[in-house]
Amino acid sequence: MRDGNRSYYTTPIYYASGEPHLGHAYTTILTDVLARFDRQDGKNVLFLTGTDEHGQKIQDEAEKRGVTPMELCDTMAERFAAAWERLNISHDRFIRTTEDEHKAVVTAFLQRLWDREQIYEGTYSGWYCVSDERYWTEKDIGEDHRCQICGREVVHVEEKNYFFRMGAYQEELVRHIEENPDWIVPDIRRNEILGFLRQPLGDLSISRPKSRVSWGIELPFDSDHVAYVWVDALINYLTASGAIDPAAAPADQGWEDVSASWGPADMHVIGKDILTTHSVYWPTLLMGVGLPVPTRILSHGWWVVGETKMSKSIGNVVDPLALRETFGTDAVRWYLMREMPTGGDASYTPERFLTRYDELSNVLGNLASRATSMIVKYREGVIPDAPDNGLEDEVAATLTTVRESLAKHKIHDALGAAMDLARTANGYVEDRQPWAQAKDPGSAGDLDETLATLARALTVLSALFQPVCPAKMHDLAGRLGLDDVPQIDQAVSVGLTGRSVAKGEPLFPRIDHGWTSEETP
RNA sequence: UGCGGGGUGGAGCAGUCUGGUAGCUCGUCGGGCUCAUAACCCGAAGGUCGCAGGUUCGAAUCCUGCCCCCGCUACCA
Repeated sequence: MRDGNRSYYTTPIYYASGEPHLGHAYTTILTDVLARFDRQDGKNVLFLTGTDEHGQKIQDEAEKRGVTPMELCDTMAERFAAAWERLNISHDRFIRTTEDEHKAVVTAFLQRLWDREQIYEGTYSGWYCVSDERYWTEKDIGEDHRCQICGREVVHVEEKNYFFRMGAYQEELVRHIEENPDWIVPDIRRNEILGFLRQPLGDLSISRPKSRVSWGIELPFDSDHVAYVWVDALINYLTASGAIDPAAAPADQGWEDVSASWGPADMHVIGKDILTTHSVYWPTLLMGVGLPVPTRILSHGWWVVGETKMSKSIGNVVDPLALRETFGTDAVRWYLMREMPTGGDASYTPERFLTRYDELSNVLGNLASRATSMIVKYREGVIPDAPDNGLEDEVAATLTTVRESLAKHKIHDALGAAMDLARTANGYVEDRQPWAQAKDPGSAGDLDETLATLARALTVLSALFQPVCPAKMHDLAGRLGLDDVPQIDQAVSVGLTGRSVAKGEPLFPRIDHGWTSEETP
């Protein structure tokens, strides 16, 4: 069976027809934070992201730009990779669906479905716009049956398609969801899927005729058709897991036992818009080929932007990602993770961003400043040899709360608990009054305790904040004389006595952002 | 229509399962400190917990009805 010390995280692969935006960034940062927390816990992690590069929209967009589909995909894959570089994403693999390896796995997957008689030939019927050469759903065209692009009337047409017997797995899927309450997180999304599955589940069209869409992976059993992009895209998780060797003979490709690979994924992080594809299409497809389903699906919400409020006072600050240039990547990561309740929606406003940034600078950053400054000033920059005294219970309680919150996939709560420890530590400084202890020679031992306790608290904080603010916490650990941020369970015990402390510039400096609060509604 | 989530001091949220002094952050007001990034700490004001009934000694929390907001109701990447 799978090694319990391994975690395989995925983001969706992003469709290469458009530029990376906040939605992509949030999903990717969230996954990054989860992956980094696991690494902080000593787990061996595979973190996958990438781009989805087939389908009609890519074909259309490439044509519009006057480039080949592959040229467009190369450009966009580069854009996404660069965006993740800027946001300090720690993915281990960036997959592209145009890779030969992936195409081979998709082909093998489809062949296996076909061999297992999970696919049949049928007729797809829908509303088609002849002018724009594309299909529309009933929902899209409304009651007057008009194309969303050109406004012309659409026609009802039928074409040959291959279908996957998805409906056959409805019962098994429902049972799986009911028996595994944490399979889809949060509950609201689980309920939606269960509600959805109360209706009869139909079969899934998995092909498109080449005559209409040529940019795709050819079906192994009919060269006139390519795989429907979602089927193509979802299989990326399997490709990257390394479970399937498409070059081997069908019996030896690895379908019977994936335990030696990364498969199945421990966590698919997705937006709520692609819940159905990941919790219905994907698991039933896996059932269709006889592979185990993923362990968990975490569906998050959307950032709502109150544009009318913002444009008045702050002009161009409509995208939190743009704040990275002023406040730094770690600050933006913190804001996005702390502000949005994991799984829910949240509203972005510059005011809220500033409030969250103030937490970083005033509570955590300032704690680091005052503690390191005092160790430098009172003890010549050496962490004194003294027992912790006064924050052990709070540290222990914080670690417990953080772990419980993470187990419930409430990242915002875990981070809130970590920040609360910094608040408590600031209160501890007031209680101990180290500046008074420093003036009284008889209190030297007490001062040693105070400073040692603060050094310990900062060490723990560096470990807790590391997944969200990796660069700044690496910096902080260095100021405490550590080579790197310790793992969470080692932060409470790693030896600190005698380490050389440096004060350094403020970790999260106050920034003249030029926003006039008077104008801010 | 059906299913699901939500309505708590100025703002954003927790608490509702397992009834019993309504909690946190920000904001406001007052005070303190000086190690620190004009940061930090303490205190105060401010809520009839959407509305109306009901159960109970007692309800934000349980039950009934109603009002308002939001999501899902598939092949759209």
